[in-house]
Amino acid sequence: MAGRDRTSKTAESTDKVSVICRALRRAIIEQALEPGAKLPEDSLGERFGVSRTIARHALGQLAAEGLVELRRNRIAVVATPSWQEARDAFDIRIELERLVVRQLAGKLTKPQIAELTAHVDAEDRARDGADAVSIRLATEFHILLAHMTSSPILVRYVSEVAYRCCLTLSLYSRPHSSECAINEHRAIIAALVKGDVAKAMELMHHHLDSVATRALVAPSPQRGRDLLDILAPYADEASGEKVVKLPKAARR
Amino acid sequence: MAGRDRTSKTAESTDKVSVICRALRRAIIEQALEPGAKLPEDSLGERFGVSRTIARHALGQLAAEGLVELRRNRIAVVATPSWQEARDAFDIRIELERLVVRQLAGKLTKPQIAELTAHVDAEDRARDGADAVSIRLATEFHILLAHMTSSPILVRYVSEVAYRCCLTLSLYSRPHSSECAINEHRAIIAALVKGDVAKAMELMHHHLDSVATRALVAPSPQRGRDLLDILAPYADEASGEKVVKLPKAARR
DNA sequence: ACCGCCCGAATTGCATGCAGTTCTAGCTGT
DNA sequence: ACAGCTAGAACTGCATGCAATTCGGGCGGT
Repeated sequence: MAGRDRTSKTAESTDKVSVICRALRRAIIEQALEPGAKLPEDSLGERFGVSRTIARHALGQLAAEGLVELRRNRIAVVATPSWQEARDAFDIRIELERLVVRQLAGKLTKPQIAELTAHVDAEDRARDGADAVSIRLATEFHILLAHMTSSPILVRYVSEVAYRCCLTLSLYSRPHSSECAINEHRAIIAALVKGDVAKAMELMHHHLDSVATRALVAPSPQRGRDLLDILAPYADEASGEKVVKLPKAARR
Repeated sequence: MAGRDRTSKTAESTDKVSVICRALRRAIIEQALEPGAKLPEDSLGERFGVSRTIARHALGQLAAEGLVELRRNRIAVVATPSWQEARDAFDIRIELERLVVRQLAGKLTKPQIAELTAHVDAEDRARDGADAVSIRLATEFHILLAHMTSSPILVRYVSEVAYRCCLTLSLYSRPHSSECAINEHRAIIAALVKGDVAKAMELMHHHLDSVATRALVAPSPQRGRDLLDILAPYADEASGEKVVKLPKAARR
């Protein structure tokens, strides 16, 4: 892994803050924290053994990345992107990752190739395991690729948008997600190694596009937008039974 | 203005924090704050009439956007992107803004067209004024365009990367910057109105590329570069280590 | 003069405290 | 029983205080 630099890359890593950021990011993309989940500063602080100040700062960072929604005087929640936002995120991601493979084609070093194939092997191995893990690994493959451009900016944007896509996947996709995706990863590596720029870009484009269209199913009759629409079908049941609250108090 | 969204999107606007962010952003892109300028928390807090906590939070946000560099236990400074980072930023920007015009071509409403032309007129008027102002206006034209996609994510990324480019312009460009750029803006609007997607994308691409190549002059020589960066490669020898790091240099 | 060394000032890292806002649950009136 | 109301809990917004670290300049050695 490349987490060993003296100057930790992107933006800032005030240590405690960035530790919390990483933990939350991971929890979010592994769907341990679902979209809409509440993130009170105190609870976070308590969990991570820091004060609210730090937890707050971390939330601010994650909000800047679009993973968390921050409304004034309200509890922060895991972001709940609209369907349209999800589609936009994928569109952006496609362009960014085309750029990645364009820069990378034919320029991978041997150790890099080894690292990539090792990662894909890991993806294969995790296939039977938890769904969340395989999603995370699939995402990390793309981020790993971005890292190899050694362009900090590109890394940052690809990471961010990939995480966002991950988030939307947990909202709009069906259970099964990345079956043949792993093979597509291999195909991309092959094209990169061969130095076939056009092919690599096309493969990446198709790969992401297929993931997007497979995941983001219906544009819906009327622009499936807010969670109000999503909750509509459940409204009937809800009227008959109490709304289940999060066991937040159960913590202590 | 085009304040169409109910909630002022983009990450968070905790008021005080975002006010400071906006102020600093503007100061940075207008070059009132040059790259490398120190930004002590207390001073900021005093200037804006808030506590360090808030100033700190603002710096965190700006760092997340890449406008500020935050090193642990050290005074925050305005970011000083390397030449390569500048070039990378422009590459990303090109792809993002191509996406913008692709989405916008033929879909502009009359008031939007009016707003755009009004903005370009303002650019024209500011031509004789301060250089900083015309740079800011030029940048804001692109952001305005992004806004019209009404895709919050796209807005965010285009804004960020445009600001970063602005920043690099102040580092590596010569005094005169955007002469015919204004006409190029007009041409882009025309293509968008006509609905000529390919033309608009091509114009935008060329526009940004020419700005980049005109601005980012020297591929190798060190202009505003840090002495430390320049000496970095020699440091390895000095420390007694072997010089075995080819991959880094291989990138460019 | 030039180098490293050391100590005080400046500055950050973080926790805590208080005030203001929102949320929740219990209570009252009809 | 139920809608509306209200008080208290929960939570955020922000400032301040203290410990740890870095910065900057004077001092002695060579």
